[in-house]
Amino acid sequence: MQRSDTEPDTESGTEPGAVRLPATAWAVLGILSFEGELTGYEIRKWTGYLLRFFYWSPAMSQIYQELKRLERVGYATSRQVTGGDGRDKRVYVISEAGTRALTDWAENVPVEPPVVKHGTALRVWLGHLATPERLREVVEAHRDDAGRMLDEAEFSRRTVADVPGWAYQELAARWAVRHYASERDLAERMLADLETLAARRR
Amino acid sequence: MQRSDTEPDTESGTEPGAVRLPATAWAVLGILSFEGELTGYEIRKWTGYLLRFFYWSPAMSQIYQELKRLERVGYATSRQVTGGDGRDKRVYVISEAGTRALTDWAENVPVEPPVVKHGTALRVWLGHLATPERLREVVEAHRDDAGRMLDEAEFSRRTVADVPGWAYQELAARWAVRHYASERDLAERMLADLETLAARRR
DNA sequence: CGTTGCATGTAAGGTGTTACATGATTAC
DNA sequence: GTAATCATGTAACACCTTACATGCAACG
Repeated sequence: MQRSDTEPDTESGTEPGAVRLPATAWAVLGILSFEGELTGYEIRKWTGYLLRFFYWSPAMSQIYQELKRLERVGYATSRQVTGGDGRDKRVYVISEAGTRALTDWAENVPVEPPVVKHGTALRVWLGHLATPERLREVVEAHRDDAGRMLDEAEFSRRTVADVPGWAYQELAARWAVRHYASERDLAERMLADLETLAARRR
Repeated sequence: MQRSDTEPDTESGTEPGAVRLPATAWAVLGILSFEGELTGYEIRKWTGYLLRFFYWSPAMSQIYQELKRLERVGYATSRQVTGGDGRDKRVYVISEAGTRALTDWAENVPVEPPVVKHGTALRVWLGHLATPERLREVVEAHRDDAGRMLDEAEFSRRTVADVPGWAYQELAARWAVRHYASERDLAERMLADLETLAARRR
């Protein structure tokens, strides 16, 4: 059964008749606000370039679902185009109503608290159930992962840094770089704490 | 229709016949591994004391669902008790199989990558759609929130610090304290970046 | 001629939330 | 008396993932 979209839910923004959407939908619309015509596939790549470092790396299937919804509520339009290779694809563009709604969201909708789900910290919290060696390995692996993410985020930051009009993207990238540097640092300090605890028990 | 639990899914751990559960279920079981008999309501409070700072703050209804599942798969048992006030309540205890499975999970199951969903960074990324004032307000609010979380996490850390046998809980709390200090710091640096950008445009 | 990339979707299911519903006890 | 806390659940639904399915183009 399909939900009626003729009378959409209004949300706390100022824009009358604004549709209530999850932040991920606004993120997709945000990507469309940077670049003109994009296919679902290209949007997926965009999330992989930068967005994944501070917000989200969605499943391919969800991109297509979000695009369909955005078109259904009138925030994006799509058309079938034939590429240079003769293959058909569907490209999406943000609509005027979409730009208005996205601006309203950025300007007025309350910011959701950050989601923290830290598997490594959870394992440490349950440290009494694991061997000290396993704990050390887990935290070391997390430190190395954070280091890799740091490098990748820095690479992304440099990539967006020189594009005119993308200054805010670079600021977000800068936040991500610092975030992963901090993650690596926190893992290092956790390792030191674990070592101290182990030494005290020896 | 009820799913058959007679032949549970096995997971990548070493324990044969281990049931595949989300990390949140293991977190609930972990709480039961610290304290003897707890009601769903009390477990909810436990998550609010410390777990929420680095992992999770679930809805009440989900606690009850998880407890039912844990009992169904044999990792916890429950009984009805009558409190001092004459009111009935259901208390849960971790079972032997539950302790084994939880230990196996802590020891062998691969750690999930940390979830990062940072609404504030997302707003900055879409900075071209908002006024500089709004952006500053958003980041300042985040900085203040992080400061409050820092204080609360530090309070929790001190609370668990003196309990014998809770050394690992304190290490996790310490991670959380540093994490929120870093969040506050990152917000401060983001504000400086925003100021620089605004000044360059003036 | 096999792998990678481009390209689009459906179906099913798991995770988790909000809203709803109920009711007793305790503290002010 | 009324607000907060204790206490337990159901129903509906929103979000998001995995698995599945398909097929062409380009590169080596």
